[in-house]
Order: sequence, then C-alpha cells, then structure tokens
Amino acid sequence: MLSERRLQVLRAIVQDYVGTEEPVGSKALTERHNLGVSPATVRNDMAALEDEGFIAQPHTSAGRIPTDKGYRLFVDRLAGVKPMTAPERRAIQNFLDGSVDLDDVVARTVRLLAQLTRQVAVVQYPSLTRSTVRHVELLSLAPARLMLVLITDTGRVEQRLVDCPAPFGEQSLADLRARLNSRVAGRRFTDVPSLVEDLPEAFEADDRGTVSMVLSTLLETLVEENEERLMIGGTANLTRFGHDFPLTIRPVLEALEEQVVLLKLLGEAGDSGMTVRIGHENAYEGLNSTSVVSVGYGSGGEAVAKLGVVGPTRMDYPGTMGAVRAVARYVGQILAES
Amino acid sequence: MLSERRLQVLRAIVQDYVGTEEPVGSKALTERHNLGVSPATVRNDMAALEDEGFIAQPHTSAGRIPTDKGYRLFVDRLAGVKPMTAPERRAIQNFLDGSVDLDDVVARTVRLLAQLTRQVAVVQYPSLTRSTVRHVELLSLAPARLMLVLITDTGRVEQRLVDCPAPFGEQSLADLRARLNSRVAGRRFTDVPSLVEDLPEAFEADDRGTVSMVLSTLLETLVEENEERLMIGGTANLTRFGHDFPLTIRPVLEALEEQVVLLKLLGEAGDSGMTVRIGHENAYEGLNSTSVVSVGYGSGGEAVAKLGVVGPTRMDYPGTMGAVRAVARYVGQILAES
DNA sequence: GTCTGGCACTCGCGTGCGAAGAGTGCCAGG
DNA sequence: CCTGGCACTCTTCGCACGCGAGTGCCAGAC
Repeated sequence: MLSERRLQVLRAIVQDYVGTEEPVGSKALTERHNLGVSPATVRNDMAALEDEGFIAQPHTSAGRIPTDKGYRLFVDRLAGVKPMTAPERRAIQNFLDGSVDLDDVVARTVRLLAQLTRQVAVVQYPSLTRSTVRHVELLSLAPARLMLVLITDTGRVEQRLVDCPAPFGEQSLADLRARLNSRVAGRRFTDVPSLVEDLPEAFEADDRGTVSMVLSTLLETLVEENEERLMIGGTANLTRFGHDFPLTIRPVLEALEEQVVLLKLLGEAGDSGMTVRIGHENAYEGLNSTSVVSVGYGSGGEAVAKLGVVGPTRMDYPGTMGAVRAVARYVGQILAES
Repeated sequence: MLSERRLQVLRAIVQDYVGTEEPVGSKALTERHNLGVSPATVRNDMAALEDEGFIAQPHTSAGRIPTDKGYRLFVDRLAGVKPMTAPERRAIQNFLDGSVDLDDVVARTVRLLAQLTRQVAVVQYPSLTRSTVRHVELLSLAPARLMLVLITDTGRVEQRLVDCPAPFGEQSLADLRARLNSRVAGRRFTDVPSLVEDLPEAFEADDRGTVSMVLSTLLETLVEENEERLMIGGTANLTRFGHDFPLTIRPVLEALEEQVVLLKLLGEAGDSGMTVRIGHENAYEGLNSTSVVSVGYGSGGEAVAKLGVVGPTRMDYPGTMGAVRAVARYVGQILAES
C-alpha cells in the first residue's frame, strides 16, 4: 500500500526527529538524506503519510512529527536492532562480572541500562515461578518460634518467621528439615505443593500443628513472592524528556513509584522476544507519552524475569533495543554462572 | 539586635511566601497579618532585614523572599514544631501497624512520610552498628559450600555464601553453629570480633581453614552492611517544586539516585534531635536549593537509623518537622514491638 | 503517470513599544 | 519612631508587525 520510497521518507522523518527533537520539513529531509527526489515530491509523500496517520503536524506550517502509529511502523518494518559494538559488549560484561550477589547484579544492571540508553531503567528481580528450590532451612529462634529460610537457584533468599502452636523439639526440627529438603530440593516451585501435602502425617500428633504451619508458610512464600520486586534507576534522565515538563514528567514519576503498575506493564509484555510498547499502546494512562522496551532474561533458555527501559516515544529505538537485548543476554549469563 | 516587630515581619514574610510561592510586598503583609503598623513602617523593617541578609528581592520593585539565612532564623527562633492532630496520629499508627516485616515497615514509612509532607521521603534501614545478633545460622549447600545467615534484633537478615577450602562434616557444622551462637547471640555487633577470635583453636586442624573462612565472612558482613541501604519515595512531589523546572529538579534526582550522597547527608545530620539543613547548608551541591529535615529513630532510646524528607527551601517547616518527628516516633514503637 | 519547479498562503515566533501595576526608597511632618 | 505621600524603577502584558519555515496546489516536463 505504501511505496518503498514513502517508507524511506517515514524512516528519514523518524531518524531526524529523534535526532533534532524538532518537527522536520520537506526541504531539510532532502538535504540530509539523499533520496534522489525533490522536496516537492517528498511533500506529496508526506501528505500521503499524514492521511494514513503515520505522521502529523503540531500546527499548520510546521514540519511533521511521527505519530505513535508511525513509530510502530518504523519499529516493525523499518529499523533493525542496532547491535552493540565490541568495546561496549566488553564494558557490559566487565561491569556485570564484578557483582557479588543477586542484589548487586540487579543494582548494576539497572545502572548499566540507564547509562547505556540514557533513559529510565527497570529491572525485575528473578522470578520464583520458574526457578527451583536449592535449599530450605529451618532454625529455632525460641522454643515456639522458628525461622524458615528459602534459597532459590537464582540466588534469592527469602525468610519468614513461624510462630508455632506448640513447642517443637530439636529432634523434630532436624527431622522436618531433612524430609523437607529431600522432597523439594531441586524441584520447581510449582511442584512443591503436591510434594509436601502429606508431610504432616509422618509426624507425631503433637508436632503436626507446627509442621502444617511451616508448610503453609512455605507455600505462602512461594505465592506471595511472585509479587515480584523490581528496581528502577536513571530517573534523572527524565529531565531530558522535553520542554513541556511538569505535565509530562509527573505522571511518569507517579507510575514509577507504583511498582504494581510497572509489574503489570512488564507482565503484559510478550513472554518471548523483545516487546516495544509505544505511547498509547501502554495500558497505563500516565505512560501514554512514553515508550517501553522490555525483554525477558533468564539463566537458561527460559526467562525468569524481565527488564527494560521507559523513555519518550521519541527515542532511538534501534539503539535502545540493542542495549536492552545485550544487557539481558549478559545478565542471563551471569545468573547461569552463579 | 533585631526588634521584636522585625522578627514578626520576617515570620510573616516566610509564612506568606511559603503559602503563595510569590514574593511578598509590604502592603500585602499589613493586610494579611494585623501588625498594627503601616506599610511604610514595614518597608523600613524590610530594608533592615535585607541589610542583614535575611531576605532579598529577586529584582528591583518586586516583593521580598526569604534567604537561606532568613529560613534559618525562622526555624531556630520563630517557628515551633507543629504537632500532629489526634486523627493524624491515629492514621499514622494504623498505617504502620499493618506492617508484616522490616522491608514492609520501611516501605510503609516512606509512603507515609511522602504523603504527609507532600515531599520526597528518605528512610534509612535500621543500622547494624547499634543492633545485636539474634541468631547466626549455618547451612550446608554442598560438601564444600556453606551458607551463613545472620539475623539481627531489628529483624534484618543477611546471608552470605562461603566456599570452604576443605569439605566440612555435618558434625563440625553443628558444633560450629552451636559455639558461634552461644558466643554472639544477644551481643552487639561491635563486640563480635573479639568474641570469636579464638574460635578456630577449638577445632581439628582439618576444619580450621573453613572455620576461619566462616568467621571472616561473618565479620565482613558486619562491616560491609554498615553501608546502609535506604529507600526513597514521593519523587513525583518534585514536580511541585517550582516553575523553573529542569534546572532545579535534575540535580535533585541525581542526588537521590546516589545513595552514597544521601547516606552521607543523613550521616552528617546531628545524632540526637531533629536536624534541618537549609539550602546551601547542604554539603552536596545538587541539593543547594533544597532543605533536608531529618531525625534519628530507633527501637529503644537509641537511634539506629535516620529518616527525613527533602523539599524546596520554601517549605512548611513547622508542619514538615511535626510530621517527621511523629513518624519517627511511631516507627520506633513498631520496631520495639517486633 | 510520475516527478519537478514555482507560487501563493498560512502560521508560529521573535521583536519593539507603550501602558499598567506592583513595589520600593526617601522625605517631611505628626 | 511612625505615617502618608510622592517620585522612581522594573516587570509584565497586550498588541502589531515582519520574517521565515513549511505547506498545498498547479502547470509543465520526462
């Protein structure tokens, strides 16, 4: 439906607008990109593109700027993902290699993404859903008070206090610890409930209450902590957004504070491959003037969590997508190693 | 040196300016505060206040605005701390009472402070320095790999992996766990090093390497984690800052991202009582146009960490101080209970 | 058919000017 | 020491104007 040249015109408009942040006119286009045609021809093409809704003019007699639909077409058909250069890749790897624990990995990733893309970075902590139990530990803090510690293969540690209905002996504790681990160690979280179901039956009547309590706390942890946490960074980059500040930046900051919103946002993104949500494609209203580029990452082939960046719709899509993809890849490697 | 009335004039100027965000002139002052004197008199007083550096005019023939020095005098001598009303106090208590763990307490506190003051809230996690060890746990993950878990009386949990130089038997593990706890449980962090110093000597030669490794990891945790973490919230309130946005907001966002800067900031504040740092009194340049109100909080009489808010120098000091003090008080209570 | 050059037209933006208004400083008198 | 009055200084706002960028359209060339 759109001729090849018109697509090139659109591509040129997007590129120029992203670079200059100013509406781009027909003359400037022909000068900066040698399209081999005159401004007049480009004008006709632009009129056609505007009819189709890919570009718009802020006011009569100004240049054109891409619409959300225009960016969408650009991302889908006109732009590739710009790969990172070798030095950049080395820098990423070096930076992430210095991490000492999971928190540190996530913190470094956020920093890195924010720096590379000069936008707001969002990194979700590796999910518990897909991961497996490495170890479950039980410690007795007081005669009727236990602490349950859950360690996952992604290096995450969760702990919970358990108030027992009755005192629980050291013997029973060791017994429960051993049985629990032999059943669930190395297993998937989703499999745990059915694996421990009948565990209370193996214990004396006196202890069953406590055992059930421990088990339900464990299951609760698995479920509750699927409400993932996440870390954000690079909010200072929001100041580069535009000149019409307060109106634009405010809802974005609000959205970033609402972790629920962000988690939903990442959750809605496709599970495999990179997802780009442009402007109004974002369900959350406050982010209607931003684009979100996200991708899953994980230690094996499977994604255990997502990361991405939030920036103005007017962003360098190829570069951003390249950075996001590269970072996701290296974080996956780091997680696999540890 | 300054007559009573002049102080009243300064107080009126601060109050009006905080309310209206606009330079305040002599006429408006006499109308809104019945000072019992004419505008002309007030003008003379204002000239005197300006000579002393307490107020300034943005340009000739505009009203006056307080300088940092003016705010300082206001805070020190003219304004009290505005206590929270009973309903507000109840709301604070209710909101914090719902907390389930330490992370939750901190998260709720940040939210609460941000809402109450309509500014950016900063809450430091309770420090390890002043707190005591509740329990130390050791788990064996693999023949030559241990996990060390440290639980503090403030409910904080830290874990570390330990790679052993040689396999470490279950027996030795239980032994070490027991000895370690009998020595350090209930003790202050600062006392731990001297308490465990001679522990390796109690073990077989084969195990000593591992024991030393565990101990050094433990000590490392105590020291390293004194680099406190903190949580911030309410950044969206920055948009209410002023009309001269990007320039003001940018360095503040940058400062907020640098946890090191914030920690230093809180660290510099006085250890007891509330500290108010106004404008240029803040060592960090990016915060030169903001004021920081901070106070220590803790479970007992002793402060284990600090919390506070960052806002424009033009803030409602009495109200902000009241909110900060009240929140700190209730957080302390919550921590003491758990 | 498609592209091109030319031309008239539309607007937004920066500039300059004048009036209005707010606020000050100073002075003489109570 | 306070007060009323007066002259002065600036900022802000509205308005008219001209410039320039950019468009749309049309007639003609390939």
